[in-house]
This record gives sequence, structure tokens and C-alpha cells, in this order.
Amino acid sequence: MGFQTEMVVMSIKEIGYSDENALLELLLTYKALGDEDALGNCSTSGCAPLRVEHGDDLDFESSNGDDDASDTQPSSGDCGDENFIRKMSEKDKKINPLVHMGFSENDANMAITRCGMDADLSVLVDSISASLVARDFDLSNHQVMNRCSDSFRGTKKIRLMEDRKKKRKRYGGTAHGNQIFLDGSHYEHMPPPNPMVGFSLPNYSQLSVDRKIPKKAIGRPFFYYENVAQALTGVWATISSSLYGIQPEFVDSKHLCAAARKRGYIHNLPIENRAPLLPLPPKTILEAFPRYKKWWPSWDTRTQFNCLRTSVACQQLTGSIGALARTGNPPPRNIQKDIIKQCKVYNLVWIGKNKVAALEPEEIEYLLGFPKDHTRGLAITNRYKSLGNSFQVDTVAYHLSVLRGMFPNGVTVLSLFTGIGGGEVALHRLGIHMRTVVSVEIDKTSKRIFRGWWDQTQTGTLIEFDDVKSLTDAKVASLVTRFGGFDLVIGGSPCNNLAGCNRYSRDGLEGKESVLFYEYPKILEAVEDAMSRM
DNA sequence: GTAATCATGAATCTTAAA
DNA sequence: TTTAAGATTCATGATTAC
Repeated sequence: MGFQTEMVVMSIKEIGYSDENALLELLLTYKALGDEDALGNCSTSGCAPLRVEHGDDLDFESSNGDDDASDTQPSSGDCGDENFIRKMSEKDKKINPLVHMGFSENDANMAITRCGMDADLSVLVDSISASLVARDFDLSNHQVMNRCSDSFRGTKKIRLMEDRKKKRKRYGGTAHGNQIFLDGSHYEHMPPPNPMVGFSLPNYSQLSVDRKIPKKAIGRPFFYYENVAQALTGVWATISSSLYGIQPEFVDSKHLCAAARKRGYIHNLPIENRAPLLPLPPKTILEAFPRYKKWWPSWDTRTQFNCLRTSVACQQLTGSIGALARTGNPPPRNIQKDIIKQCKVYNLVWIGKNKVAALEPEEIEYLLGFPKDHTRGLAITNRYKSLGNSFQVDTVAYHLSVLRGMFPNGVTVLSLFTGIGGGEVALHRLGIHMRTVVSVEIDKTSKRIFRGWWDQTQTGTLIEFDDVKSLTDAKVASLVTRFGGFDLVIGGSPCNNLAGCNRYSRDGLEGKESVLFYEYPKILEAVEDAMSRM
């Protein structure tokens, strides 16, 4: 194994992709393909900083020599591998008929890499066709991820196939993703790393990350997309393939604050020299809320909250838990277990002797990194809902912190699905001036909260749109011209149809609300096109 | 009409045990 | 290594209260 190949495998393993054999197979395939895609290499060890010129016109370019794709290639020391030769021979047999059908050799190669050597010809044709109608993506990373899961064997693979069958049945085979990838490659598994620590965390040693960003996606406009980490199988592969195949950064905010929040982030931001918001937020329940220590029973061993969601426990439940807690001092073990289980599900706190309650909205604001009373003025159910749908500010700010040095004169932001402004609060707390924010948010109560915060804290320009669908290419181009382009396109699209706690309509990316995801890459592309013409 | 309340599993991941 | 059990999850719709 060449040194560089080994390094890549180790790097990917460290961030959670554990099938070394699959990776080796992939790298051999890469070698065979010659990997004509010019990959931008943004590894932690090899990424030079982006050059930024400030002035009337901003010009960004990579200076890390990414025109030379050989930096990312495996060494040539494995050419004699018999297995490799055999694979290439088999591959040629697959490629030839496809080339005769009029597809390019490269497209055929890519399809085989995506679908696997055993895929039927019809499946390969479908895959190539899908690729051609899709955007001009660099799918290199997507291949890496898919190939990792292609290596599933035995029962796991059978289970995966069964899952796919279930989904096809459930979605009727008409889902957005299904229509494009009939080979099912979008349903490939993309397991989040364990522990879910992303590419780096404050006060932790930097992980070794081999992160590739296609050349087209390097630099301005920077983009930052967010959604729930534990979506249905295949969702993140689809999201990733729609965003240049960039590998998601999965982070559980429990590593930065006192509440879990497992989210995936796809972005083209540099990952070196990140800095957290200070002061660092408390990471345990009792550090965050010391007043509860007086009533917290020793047998309730929780130290952190689970995910803060859009609804909270009803009074009947908290009342019945109190009754259970009074069954003994302490209550019997089995009762303790039941109580803790409910407390975990609903994030209950001990506010008195044998008395539990749901967190107050201002406590959730605090845990999520928002200013006190950020959502005050809304009905309480709307406060819970809007907060449950928002970013964890410290987490997002940590990722966005790299913008501070790049844009000392402030940023122009296109904010999609703004909500109550988690991204903007993060930028503000980082001390990054927002010259202009074009905000798109359809919910009136969230808009009210965001507008109120903006008026109190900001001096820049706020432009508001209601519906992402109203943002046509022409309108985007007009905004780009008016504001000199965007420095950051940020947003997390609706998770309603992805979230695990949705019992009624967890329909995936083609669900009623979550389908709006597709507006994000569409608008991002419109921004990039308009900016390329500037 | 609006807001509050409450009951409603399953997909997926993690951990423990065989 | 495989299997089983446990744990977690940016929610939704029907009903009730105001």
C-alpha cells in the first residue's frame, strides 16, 4: 500500500468510515480511472489559505495548486496487483457496450464505480442518464462514500436491500431521488461518525481529515447547509450529491453545550483556524442550571439534555412522574428507571421535591446560544416550535468563525430558511458585521422574531422574501448585481419529513416540506452563475 | 379563529450480550 | 462477529380551551 493511499484510508477511518477494504478497492478504481476530475484538496495538512482581495470587486482563487490533481492520487506503486488487473478486465467488458451506445468512456467508468461491477447494463445506462441530467457535479467524494457502503456483506447487505424495498414500496417509486437514480445508489448508507465530532471541536486536538472540495466549489460564495443527521437512509447521500459531493460534517452539539443536537453540515468553508464563541457554554445540565441541583435526585444520572425539539411534555405526564417519584425515598429501582426514561425523552428537570417540569423557552434559548428573550412575544407553543427548529448557535458559530479573518469589512449573506436567525446570531456573536442579509423565511412569527432582533442589533440592510420558490434565477441575478455577489449562502431546509420523531409523514426529501431542500442547490447554483458573470 | 394540550410509532443508531 | 435489546429523535393531528 502506497504511503499516500494508506494515509487516505487512515484519515477516512478516523472520521468514521471503517471499511478499509472498500476504500482500498475504491482507491484502485480511482487509479484506473485516472481521476480526471480536478479535485481541490482541502486537507488539514495540505490546504493553503485562500487568497482574498478586498475592494470593489472580490476575487478569490485557490492557491493550493489544486490544478494538479496528482496530489490526491494514490501512488503508482500498486500497478502489479493481480486483483487490480482482473478488476480492470472485468470493467472493460462493462465499458465497451456502453461506449458503443454513445456514452463517453469516462461516464461509463463513473457509472460502474457508482453502481458496482455487478450492476446490470440497464442500471448503468440509467445511472449515466441520471448523471447527465443532473448538474455538472464533481461526484468524487460521493463515490468515496457510496463505495464505502458498497462493501456491506452478508446480513447487513440483505438488511439494506430489504430497507430499500420497504422504501420503494413506501414512496411508491416516484420519489424525487428514485427518479434520478434508478440503480438505488442514492439509498446508500452514509453512517455518521461515532463519536459525532465533525472535523474538529474547540479544545480538542485536530482530527486528521482528508477533505476534498471540487475546484468549482472552492471559495466565494461560501455556503453552509444544515439538516438533521439521523435522516432516513440515503438522504445525506442525495444532499451531498446535490452539493458537489462534499462530505457532510456530522456534529452532535453535546460536545459544545449541555444539549444533544445531531446535525449534518455541508459547507465549503476552510476548517483550519476555527475559534469557538467565548465564553464556552456550560456542558452539563447542572452547570447550565445550578438551581436545580437542590432537587436533582442522585439516582437521576443525566448530565446532558437530549435533543431540544419543537414540543414539550404535557402537564399530565409531569404530574404522573411526580407521583411515581413519591412512591419511595428513593423510589424502587424499576420506578426510577421508568422516570429517567421519560425525563430523557422529554428533557424534564427537577424543579422541586419530587417535581419535574419541561424546560422554559428562555432556558432553551440559553442552551441553543440565543440571547435571552430572543423569542419572547410569541405564544409559548410557537416559541418552543421556532427554537426546536433552529441552529445551535455555538456549533454553527464555530464553523463560521473562519469567515472573521477573511471578511474584516463584513459579509453579504443570502440566508435561506432563516427561521429565527440562528446563522445571523452566530455571525453577530462572532463579531462579523453583516453589511446585507437577504433573508428568505415563510413563517410570519419567525420573521417577526428575526426582524425584531435585526432592528435591535444590526446596522446593515435586511431584505426579506417569503418563499424560496419565489427566488427565481433572474431575481437571484438581480440581487447578485445589486450587492456585488454574496459572501455566504446559509440555511437549513425543513426537516419535518426527515426527523425521527415525525410519526405521520417521515417521507424523506420528497416529503411535503423537506422537498424544499432542492431549492437550496438550485439557488446556490444561480448565485454562482450570476457571480461568475460579474 | 387561535392557542394549548395530549396521544400517537418507527427508523436508525448504540450498546450489551451471546 | 453477530444478534438482541435499549436509546434517541429540528413532529403531527385531533381535540379541547379560550
